Amino acid sequence: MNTPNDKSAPAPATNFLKNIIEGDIERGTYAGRHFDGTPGDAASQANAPVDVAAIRTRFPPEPNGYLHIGHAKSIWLNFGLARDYGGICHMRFDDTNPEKEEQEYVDSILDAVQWLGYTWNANGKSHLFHASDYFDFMYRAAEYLITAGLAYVDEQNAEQMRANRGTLTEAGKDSPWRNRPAEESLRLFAEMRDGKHPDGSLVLRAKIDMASPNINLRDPAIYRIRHAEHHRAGDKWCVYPMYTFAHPIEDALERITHSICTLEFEDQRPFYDWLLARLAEGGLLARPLPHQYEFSRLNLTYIMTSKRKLKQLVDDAHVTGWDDPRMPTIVGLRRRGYTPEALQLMCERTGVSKSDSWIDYSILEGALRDDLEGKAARAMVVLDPLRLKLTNWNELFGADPSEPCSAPAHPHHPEMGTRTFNLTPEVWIEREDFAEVPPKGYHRLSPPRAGADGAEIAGSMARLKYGYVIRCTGCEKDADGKVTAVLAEIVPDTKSGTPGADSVKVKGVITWVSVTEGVAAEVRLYDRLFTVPHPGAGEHDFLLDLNPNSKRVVTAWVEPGLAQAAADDKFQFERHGYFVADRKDHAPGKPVFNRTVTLRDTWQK
RNA sequence: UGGGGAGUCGCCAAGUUGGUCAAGGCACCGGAUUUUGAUUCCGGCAUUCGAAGGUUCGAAUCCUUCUUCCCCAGCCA
Repeated sequence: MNTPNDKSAPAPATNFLKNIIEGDIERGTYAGRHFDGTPGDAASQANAPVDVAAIRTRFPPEPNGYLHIGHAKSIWLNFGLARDYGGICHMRFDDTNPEKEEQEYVDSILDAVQWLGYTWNANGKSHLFHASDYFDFMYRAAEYLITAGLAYVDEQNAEQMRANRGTLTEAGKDSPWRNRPAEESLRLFAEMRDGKHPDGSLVLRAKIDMASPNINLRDPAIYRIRHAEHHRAGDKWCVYPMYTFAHPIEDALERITHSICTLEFEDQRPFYDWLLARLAEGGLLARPLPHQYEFSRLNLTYIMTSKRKLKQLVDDAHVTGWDDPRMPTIVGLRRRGYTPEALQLMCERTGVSKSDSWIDYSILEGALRDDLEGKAARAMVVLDPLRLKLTNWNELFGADPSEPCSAPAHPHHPEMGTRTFNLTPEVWIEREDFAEVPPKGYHRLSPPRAGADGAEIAGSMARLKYGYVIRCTGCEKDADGKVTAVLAEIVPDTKSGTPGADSVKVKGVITWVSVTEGVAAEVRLYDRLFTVPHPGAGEHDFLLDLNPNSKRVVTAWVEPGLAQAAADDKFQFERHGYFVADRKDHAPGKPVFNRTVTLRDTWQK
């Protein structure tokens, strides 16, 4: 497939995770694991058939907010790796903190993952799981640790714990409760579960090493008391496992092979391994055990993904909501007009590694253009209208008020069909397609004028796309000197699609919409939300970096066919960019379009 | 100053056990086509791999020292 001389075949994208997985598959690290798709402990796995999946990964968000572009990369990675290697990716909610989690977020996350093009269904089974489904097992695992002398109930409060944890350079001090008898911890832990103690009064800690250079190993808290209603478990529990304890167990019960997370969890891995090894020794978990691998999270310039700050943008009405087209949330990007394919393309292009990196926002925009270029239907739209009067209309067409024109829906895909509209004596053109004194290199419309040597320079010619070549003859102005209309003559026999079309060569081709046929539409011209690559960098308020022009709303004239567009339909407005019919506000008869991204523009002004 | 990571072209990123490999993508710069100054198409784009030493016939890949950046002291995830 990929011979040395085959220059057309790009080298297959590889990364350290693929290398690890390929190595594991080659060595059979996970071959012969027993699993039938139902999460469970060692005993329940023992009689299961051999797993049909070569590897298992998982996407494990906490349902405490809306997913953003960074999550998209994790989704792409985990589901993509499973797909590429004959594995299965689990959709799992890490719902171990009832105070922050809500069903609304669960629903929106599920919707986002599906929209991105992935599914947790495989081999006729759903692989949608919840940490809260494992609370019984986790409680049992905690009891086991206590019994084995590997955990204890601590009565220090949070402040005391912090004080005794030590610092980065000094060892911590043992809790006075560290060596209490297992029976006592067991009794206290049961009391915690039974609601006999208030929040924060007791905590279960793993007993490892208060002098460890890795602070995560200084007897981390693994269970805390929270008298709170859980969105799924209701009030069944008032003790909840901590991430550090719950996550490895979730992975093991689901027989995950490659547990992929971001770099900041690297220090957590020793505990991950410690816990699973202890529970496997105790016969609670089946081997082989899952392994954690960390990659560098996606950082994009000109955006900001801090949950707190995004919430502030919404709450203070700097944006219209979590799905505002300027938001970096999946719902926002979707409403902006981004496609799942574009997001995937961006992920593929940026790759996976362990080095901290910043991806320029333009990479995302480029991926969107590359995706839409081949599939978005074209349309002519005038965003900043200036009236153009065709002064010799009557000489050519007499009293006929319209001349039919047709255009391909896509220049390279005739199978996408044709659109039709009429040229009329007056049309709207872009204000910037006319210049009284044209800058150097300008090749759109400009009136006759005197040259440097005094000789007259003729008015310029340009083509009305899909229509005729015209020659500019002048313009009309109001009392303030503002141009109110451009005057031009049609050059006879130059209509697009006719034999004479090429008889006159012009460099400028401008888009237009008939004054009588055009349909008015609300067009929202979005730009970046922030003006700087790193909003709020350093100490200053990120709100100061907000782009005051991130949204501009205009009433545009669109070609008649666009009145039929359905919400979410994507178009390329020729010479302008890619636009989408707004999912919420667009309706037939009341068109509303969002600018997703402009076209690439290499004309240096 | 403890521990854990990372430093390869403007931005990403391959480079597994040292030997014509410094891949590829994006960006950029030329040039060709083009009724979107778009797209497409050709061509160009790191004697050098954070720095300095060392080992070797040979090092981005091994050793030493140095340096920069990121993460960790929640009963968050």
